Amino acid sequence: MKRSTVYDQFKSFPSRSIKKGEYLLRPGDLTKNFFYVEKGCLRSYVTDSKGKEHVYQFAPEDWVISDEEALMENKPAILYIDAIEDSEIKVLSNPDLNEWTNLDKDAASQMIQQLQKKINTFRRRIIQLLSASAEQRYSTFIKTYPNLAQRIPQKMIASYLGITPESLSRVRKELSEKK
Amino acid sequence: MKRSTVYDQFKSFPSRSIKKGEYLLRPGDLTKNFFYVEKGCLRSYVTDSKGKEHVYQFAPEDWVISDEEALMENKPAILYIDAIEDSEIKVLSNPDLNEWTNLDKDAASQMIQQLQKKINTFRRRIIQLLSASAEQRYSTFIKTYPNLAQRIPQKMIASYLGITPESLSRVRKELSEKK
DNA sequence: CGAGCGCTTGATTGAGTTCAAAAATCGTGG
DNA sequence: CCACGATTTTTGAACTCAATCAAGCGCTCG
Repeated sequence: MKRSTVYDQFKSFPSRSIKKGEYLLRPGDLTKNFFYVEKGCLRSYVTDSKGKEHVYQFAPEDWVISDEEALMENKPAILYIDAIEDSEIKVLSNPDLNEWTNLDKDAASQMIQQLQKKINTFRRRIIQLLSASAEQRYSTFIKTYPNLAQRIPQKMIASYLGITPESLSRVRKELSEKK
Repeated sequence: MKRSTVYDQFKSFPSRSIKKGEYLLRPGDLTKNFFYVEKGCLRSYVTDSKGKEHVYQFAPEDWVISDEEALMENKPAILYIDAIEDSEIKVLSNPDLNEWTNLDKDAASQMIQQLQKKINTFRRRIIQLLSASAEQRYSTFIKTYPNLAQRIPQKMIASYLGITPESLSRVRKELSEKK
């Protein structure tokens, strides 16, 4: 039996409905859970010393979201995870994956590829944050995630890009005038 | 026989000596190689549209460095990799790991943990880049990598932190005056 | 239908960049 | 081991991009 993704094995797990605005994780929580999004969209973020939110990840359909560090190293979470749309999710927990160590070869190799893919995503983001202007970052974002850009409130996109909502608004104006 | 890391299996591979300033990878290269640092320090970086360098990673002793995306997806590299100290390295190639798929369980699980660790590092960096001031970033850097901070030229640290060498110099002055 | 939230716009501020030049450090050959 | 050229770091001054503060508009959803 061939699986198409590591997560397919959870197809039979019960789904859970989440209302927009509902929280699934808060900093300090001890949890072994991660969330597979079937429908809708979740988001994770941190808050800094001034209480400002910084979006770490969006998770639309078919994405997985969690506080990976809390998960893997049994630490208290540092992320908030909440729903930015009404969503259908599966709640999985680390032991469901048999502590990774009992994964069969196929699953392990897929897991490695998944992680590698994530690393590549992060890498692009780091390089962007290091080197690109607000306008470049936004342009890249809408090119990379054209569908997401429509669904997600601008202020959250701004937060993801590391700029203020006001700046994003101006960037968008600039871009629309250019055309 | 128990291995302490996935890379231990390469202990017997021939080492190679690299002079400071020597390049191991340039953008456009097609390569299956990655580098395990036994002694010294390598670094990877990209250049932006204005030709400015942005340090992506430092690799001192016992780190692995590569253009992961080029490696895993057979694409041309986008990173430069060069030595910032005279170094001893092992040159490994992807096939040496049997395309990942033939890894034994132990090795696979270790690989997963390594990748996870890398993701956690990136995560901290992203959060920092999103939310921290130049001063905060530098303070965190020297706290996190106290030994590296001494070995690496400031301009490269600045580049890693996403600020100019001039700004870093001023930040350092500020910090020293505070104490 | 009104309160609150999200987006926009304007005015001002500020952290960090850029450009320039001096001071300090490094490294290499004699 | 010293000296000299190159590179790195520091310092100064002007500037710039984005942040902050503030106010107004338009939805929507309760």
